[in-house]
Amino acid sequence: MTEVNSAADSGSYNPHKAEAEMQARWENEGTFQVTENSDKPKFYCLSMFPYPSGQLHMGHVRNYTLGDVIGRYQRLQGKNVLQPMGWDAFGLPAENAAIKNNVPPMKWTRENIAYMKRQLKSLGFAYDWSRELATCDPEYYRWEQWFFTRMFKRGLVYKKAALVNWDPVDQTVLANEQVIDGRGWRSNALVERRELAQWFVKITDYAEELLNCLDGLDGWPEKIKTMQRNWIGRSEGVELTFPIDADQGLEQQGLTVYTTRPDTLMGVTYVAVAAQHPIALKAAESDEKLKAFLEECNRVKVAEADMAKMEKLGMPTGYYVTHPLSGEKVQVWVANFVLIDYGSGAVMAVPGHDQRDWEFARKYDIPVKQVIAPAPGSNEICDLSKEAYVSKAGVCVNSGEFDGLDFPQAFGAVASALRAKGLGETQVNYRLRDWGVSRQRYWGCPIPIINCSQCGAVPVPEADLPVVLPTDVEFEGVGSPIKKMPQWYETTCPECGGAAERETDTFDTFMESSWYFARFASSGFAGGMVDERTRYWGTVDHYVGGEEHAILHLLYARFFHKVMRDEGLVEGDEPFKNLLSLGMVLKDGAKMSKSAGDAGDPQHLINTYGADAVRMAMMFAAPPEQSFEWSEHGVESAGRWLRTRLWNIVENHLAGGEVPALDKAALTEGQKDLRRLVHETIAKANDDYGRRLNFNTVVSSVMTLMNEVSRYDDESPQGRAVVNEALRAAVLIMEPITPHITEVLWEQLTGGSVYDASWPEVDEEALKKSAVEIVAQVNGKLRGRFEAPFDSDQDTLVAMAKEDENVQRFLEGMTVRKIICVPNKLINIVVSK
RNA sequence: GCCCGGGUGGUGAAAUUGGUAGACACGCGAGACUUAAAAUCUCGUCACCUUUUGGUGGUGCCGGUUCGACCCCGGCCCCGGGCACCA
Repeated sequence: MTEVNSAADSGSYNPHKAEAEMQARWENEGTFQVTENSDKPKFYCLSMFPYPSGQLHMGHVRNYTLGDVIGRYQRLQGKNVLQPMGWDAFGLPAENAAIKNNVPPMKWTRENIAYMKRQLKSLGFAYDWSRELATCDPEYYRWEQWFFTRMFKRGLVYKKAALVNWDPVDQTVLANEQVIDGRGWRSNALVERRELAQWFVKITDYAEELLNCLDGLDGWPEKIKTMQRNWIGRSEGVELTFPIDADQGLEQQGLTVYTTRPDTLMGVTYVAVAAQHPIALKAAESDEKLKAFLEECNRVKVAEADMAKMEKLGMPTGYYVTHPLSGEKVQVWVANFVLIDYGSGAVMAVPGHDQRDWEFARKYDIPVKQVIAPAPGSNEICDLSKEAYVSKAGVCVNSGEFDGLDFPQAFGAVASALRAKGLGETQVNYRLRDWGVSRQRYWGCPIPIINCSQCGAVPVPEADLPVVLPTDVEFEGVGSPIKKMPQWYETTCPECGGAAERETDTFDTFMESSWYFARFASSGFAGGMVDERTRYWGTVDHYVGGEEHAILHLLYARFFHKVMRDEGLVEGDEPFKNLLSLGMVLKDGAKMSKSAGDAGDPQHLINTYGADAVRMAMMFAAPPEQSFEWSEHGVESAGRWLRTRLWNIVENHLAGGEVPALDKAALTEGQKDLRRLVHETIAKANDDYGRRLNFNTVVSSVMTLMNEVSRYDDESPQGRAVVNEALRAAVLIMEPITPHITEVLWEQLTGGSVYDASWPEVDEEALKKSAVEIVAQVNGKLRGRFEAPFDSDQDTLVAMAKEDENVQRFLEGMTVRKIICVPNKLINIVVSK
């Protein structure tokens, strides 16, 4: 050991030295830069890229360590592994910072990226940094703009009015999180709902496919698929029209509603429209009270949760519609729980058989009419004085020709009756709504549309892309600077050449994160959105990210992928083969967020204990899918374990000199026992890394192995050979979790590089046991344990159990009724008097 | 409110297919080493009863299925995530 300056020399463990040296080596040698020219099978391992909020928090450390562990494990399995990293760089916090500190968003974002990149590097992640991208880079978003114009040409884009949170003081649109208790976060003004023309993308055209493809996603957690299914919300129902008498002076000739319960149609006692519905607005013209009520309805934030939590209120409009089958007059109410953005902005109400309608009807003394009764012989109870009867198991009553029909029969009969009158049709409906992509913000990708008074909305021609967001901007208070920059938005129409204006809204930032995985593969390609390299890397083999993205991001990304497929850009129906959905790292019981500031910055821990200790502590803390409250306690002990239980033991072993070759035939029982544990640990690691993705138990099983090694004091040649095998296995198994220390130790143990190492094979022979411990139960209660030869049969085990004194005590005076035998594990003698 | 998860010692957790509840750690206690401390090592550590190598109870609460339930079923409580403009 003469080269004292190398981390690969023995001596006391210095994590900072080892980590700095290894990281410098990876960078200099381009260890993690991958190409498409490889004989190895490809493996695309992707962790959700971060928003550059300023500094990493523990949620990032967890996410990126888990992804890195998967990637490094696959690399040790002989795969050509791509692990890219980039920045989801557009978004609200940069604007907030700009307003607060007068820093241009681009500058703020770039500085944050630089700092966070250093932090990621200091954690030793095996990223191919040559593929780094930032979504605020025009070379990135130009292809997003290009793709949007492709979607426009495919008819997937349209404009319609939609509600936003309007701050009347700051004269700006607020995000939901900027509305606190109904007031603007800066101005404290009461927020109003306001309608604005917005761009929408027709994700609903793909609703059926987005739903059906979930069945084929075997590598996704069932809970995520369930959430997506419920979100898409396919339902079968009837769309029907309540005609409107012309003598009421309304423009509309009918009110269209959708219902999944056409069997209850004869029980409709009112219909309800949203506060922004034209009928409501018309009625309010001559009714001051109603007008006030509508204004009241507009003082709720545009968020479903707030809608659902508020008290259900309504007012009659004075108008009525005609029941499509009975011809009776039905009153039209305005209700604050009806969504104008969803469906037709109107619902039919059946208070007898819908709980919300029932409560509303009781509150306003609207009649409740029973039209469904429990089926004969059913033990269901229907008491409309207490609650609505919502079961689908009943039969129609008080419904004329439909009386006696059950749900499916009544569904068909009512649909037919409506169809015969031209007033209704069965329809498959989705809860999923089209994706509103317009944002009235500055720090986002400009929407590549030119508004021309002659030609309407015209997509920017491909040759004129990208539409670059100006970055030399001044934030004067709130509001998007580009909306006040005529030099930017004044342009000419690409079609007629006349004066026209650019769209000054920008895209929802989910647009950028919906295709970045494809761009990583085609890194740097200037000739298009993606190239053939994206076909090589293909589907992301493992996608790792927080469970908070279970619905929106993952649904939008799946949608984008399908449209890209239909454009011939990518292959396959789904972008992510396997998904690891991480639980939250909580801070004070809630998720760490941008707004929570620097809570949980890992830097001081890395500085104190080293990256390997931080990574190991994070992996050991909990299985990936579980949320947990972060505590720094484990980091110190992880560092201690690495030093005392890994480094020192390897050093002591190496100090013993040459290690002879292992002779499996010449092992003592003690040597065989340790060797069995070694191979059990390898088998466990394979299962935990490859199948279960539980890395906390990888760590604990290696700890168990090393505890055993430290107790083992067989200095004989074969004893040292078995220990050597144990140490090589432990070091390699730990490599994905603690890559720096293990790379150093592996070189000391073998003289070779850990990147040329092959994963240890499980020796099935070594796993074999001659004897196993059997648990003896009487009536399911533990009464004794004993050693029995491996694979003993039931009779042998019963006989051995009966030799146990304690077992005998519980058998005395009893008659054996039954024997339950779980081979090599348990024998249960069931007795009674 | 709706959808999806979760709840196990003082703490993080383990128990993979219904079969020994608490592995592995943290913390704490005791001991060794030390002039002393730190570091390190060893032992103990779910509760109660007990001379025991024994018994009883115990996985948020209540009930059920089973020879046997942290695990399956029904009802409830609490916590977390999402709810379409935080990302």
